[in-house]
Amino acid sequence: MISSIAELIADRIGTMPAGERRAAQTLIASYPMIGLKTVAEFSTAAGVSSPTILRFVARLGFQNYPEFQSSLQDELAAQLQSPAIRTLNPPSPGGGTASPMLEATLDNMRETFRHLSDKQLADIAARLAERRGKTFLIGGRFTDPLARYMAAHLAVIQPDVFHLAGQESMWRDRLIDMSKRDVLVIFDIRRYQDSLVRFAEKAHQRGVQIVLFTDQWLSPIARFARHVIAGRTAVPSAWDSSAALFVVAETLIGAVTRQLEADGARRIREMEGLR
Amino acid sequence: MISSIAELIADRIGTMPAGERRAAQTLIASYPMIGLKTVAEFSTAAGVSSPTILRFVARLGFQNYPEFQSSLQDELAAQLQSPAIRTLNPPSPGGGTASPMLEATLDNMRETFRHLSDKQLADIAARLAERRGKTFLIGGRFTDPLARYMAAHLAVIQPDVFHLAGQESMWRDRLIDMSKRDVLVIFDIRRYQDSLVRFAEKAHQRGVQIVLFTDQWLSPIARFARHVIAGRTAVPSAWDSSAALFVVAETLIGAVTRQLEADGARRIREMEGLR
DNA sequence: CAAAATACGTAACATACGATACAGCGCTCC
DNA sequence: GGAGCGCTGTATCGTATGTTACGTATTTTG
Repeated sequence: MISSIAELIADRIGTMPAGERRAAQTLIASYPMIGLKTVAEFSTAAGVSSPTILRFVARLGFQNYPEFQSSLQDELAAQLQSPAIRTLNPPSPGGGTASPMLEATLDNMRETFRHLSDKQLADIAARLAERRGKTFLIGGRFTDPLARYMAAHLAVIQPDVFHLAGQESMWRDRLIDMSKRDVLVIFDIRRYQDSLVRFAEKAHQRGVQIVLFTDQWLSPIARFARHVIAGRTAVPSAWDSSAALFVVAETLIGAVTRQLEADGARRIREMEGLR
Repeated sequence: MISSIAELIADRIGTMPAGERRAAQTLIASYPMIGLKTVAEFSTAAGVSSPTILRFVARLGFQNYPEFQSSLQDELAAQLQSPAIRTLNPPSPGGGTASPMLEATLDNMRETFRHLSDKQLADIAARLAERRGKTFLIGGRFTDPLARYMAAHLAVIQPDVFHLAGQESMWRDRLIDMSKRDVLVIFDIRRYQDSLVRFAEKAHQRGVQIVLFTDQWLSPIARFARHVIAGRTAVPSAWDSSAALFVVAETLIGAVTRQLEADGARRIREMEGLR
């Protein structure tokens, strides 16, 4: 079974003429970067002519050079998405069903935060901590609990936080209440729900600022969103994992809380008193 | 110090107009693969026009698109040559607001699973996968979303899954429906809610098996619970973190799903058909 | 509310890229 | 030693790609 292009080359390099073999060796030497460059660069690096490179990729079974490059890119993408599998891990001692799941989840979180700058989080937190306007939260079939979770916390530390629950018709009516001073936090991962997309679009038209929690493939709502948080969701399970998004949500909750405390919000102190 | 393009984007994304921000978010979401493709592909993926992509890379300081791609490739090449750096941890000890929170959360998860044997999880999963009897889920003020999340998934793969929502009086009435064949999943972390404790006690008296998700200090409900999952909740924040419990919940959902698939549950297959 | 500035997309353009035809060279095998 | 075959590079071509100019829409500012 041949799964990577590198293996394919190793398999056929024996049957190649001299020029193409040089191409093959050059590619293997700094795999796969040279293959992502232009034919001209590849050819000079290998010390052969452009047509030789093209004959080389043709011999590997590709119709043309772009197709070859796409394959390399797909391979790279697959590698990058599962860093754990390559590098760490003798499948940890437990060997049970839980471990791979946990490892994948931890990786998801690291990856999610790697692509998420402190500044971005701070911006969102600052916006959520702004007192003007209302905050609405809503989620999809499986992610609505995340919206609820966030709403439950935010509602404690500031007024005018609303979780949009129930039927679509219910929250559509709430659109009337929304203006450009308001923020709408949406959770939407695959399979993206049409009803949510429609709702987001209408809210966007009303000037509402949208904060979107989605997966790495980006819900169509990203088009209308002011802020997009793309979390990793892939785990060895029949379901996608929302754990990374959950952690981001918690982080945001913490940041907003801190912000409001820093602002000396009277509400926080009053609350302390009530306990 | 800005070393990667991803950081560069994070740094400037705040000052970008809407279209370019979409481009930025799209790139970050599947970093850096989209950037290696053509402008046309990039633009359609981001839902903007080609010129917007070019303006985007121009704003990042690149003279033209190929130069931008070269930078991405160089970055990739550097990464591939030292894969260890990726796994050995977040390049940002940057003392930002996110990092300590994330680190604490990851630690919580490791600790939680360290004290949680595979067997224990398997037992609970097996119990939840049993067809006889019903499954009820409920949570506290901040943890009820976790109950909802779990219920949303379990309800898909098996019948008779109920999330207990609304007022206390509401679910107290549901006690009548519960018998010793049933399972009650409760989420309860500090400050433990009296109403939940009372409810758990009554359910326990009716012979209902209780699965408790709580924190390391154990809710009083632990006295009545058949299974106790103690998650770590401490994070540098004003709030406790339910993230570890969330991950355990997801793990359980996955385990139950697998179990039912293994049992050849007709329901699963029928569901596939309905899609 | 008006006017200016900014941002975005459509469409035309130029270039650089991959593809191909062809000729020269070397190698092998009679 | 000569003829045939195969491999490689040069030169040319067509096209897909990045680029730019301009008009429209949208937002911001006075």
